Amino acid sequence: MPELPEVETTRRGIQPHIVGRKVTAVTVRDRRLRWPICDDLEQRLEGASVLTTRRRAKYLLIDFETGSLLVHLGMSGSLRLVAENEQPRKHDHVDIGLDNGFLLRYHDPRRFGSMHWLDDASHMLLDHLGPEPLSTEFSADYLYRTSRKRSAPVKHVIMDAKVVVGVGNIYANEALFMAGIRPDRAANKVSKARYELLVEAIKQVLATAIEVGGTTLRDFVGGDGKAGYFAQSLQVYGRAGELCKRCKDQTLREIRQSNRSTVFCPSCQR
DNA sequence: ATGACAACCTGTGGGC
DNA sequence: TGCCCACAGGTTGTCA
Repeated sequence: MPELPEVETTRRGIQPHIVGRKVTAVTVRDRRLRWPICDDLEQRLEGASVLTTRRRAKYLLIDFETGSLLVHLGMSGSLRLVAENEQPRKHDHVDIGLDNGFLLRYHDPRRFGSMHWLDDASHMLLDHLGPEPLSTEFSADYLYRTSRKRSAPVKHVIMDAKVVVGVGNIYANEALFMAGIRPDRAANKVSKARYELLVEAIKQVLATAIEVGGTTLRDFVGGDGKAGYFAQSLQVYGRAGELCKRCKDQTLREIRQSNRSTVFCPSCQR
């Protein structure tokens, strides 16, 4: 479910309700996430006060004076605030109780997500990540240079976290459509001028999705429980076989790249 | 270094 | 209604 805009939406949703709050009690019902939750997470968290929240790639960081909680939502995770008397449901694996009567509740059916305690805000998972897509560091110049030796499809390269973080399958499809580039074109055969368009498209599609609260697919809700509205704006993702919204002539085609669904317009994207 | 692919899980929707 | 299969928003690790 969650791509970068969903993670950022979650962060913005919970931030105002947890900063300055002290953790009262922590309940871990299932430690078996992508990596097992450390045995002393409860002990680390209880009594600690939240300083702030941050996001790096699709990781959410909750900083305490004593360390940081690193959370990844994986494919099906969500983190939301609920009243402390709300009964846990299936797949509600972790509850972090706060001194304002709310629980920060982690829910993740597929358990592809993760939760780590970091003593010093650094972790191997955060090493070797590429630049943030919305930073100035992520420029056409950078992407052009980086792609010179990559013969892999351009979609694959922009989804590579070592190149740039946070571009998941949905937004990769959307950005390539916006930039008019065929997803299966070799990255090193895309011109500098077209990378200018692509970088702008990636920034725009992510920024817009964040503004409207992420893309709601199935039951995604942000930290405040509100649904996102970006699904209404999708141009190609999930529209295979339907008419291209730009040329209104061609039918959108679907192919599979690295076992992920790719949708594009054979006429508008070259 | 790059790339192809399996793996980790559960839920859902389509076809029969 | 039920069964079986394919597929789903991500990332890591292994192997060629």
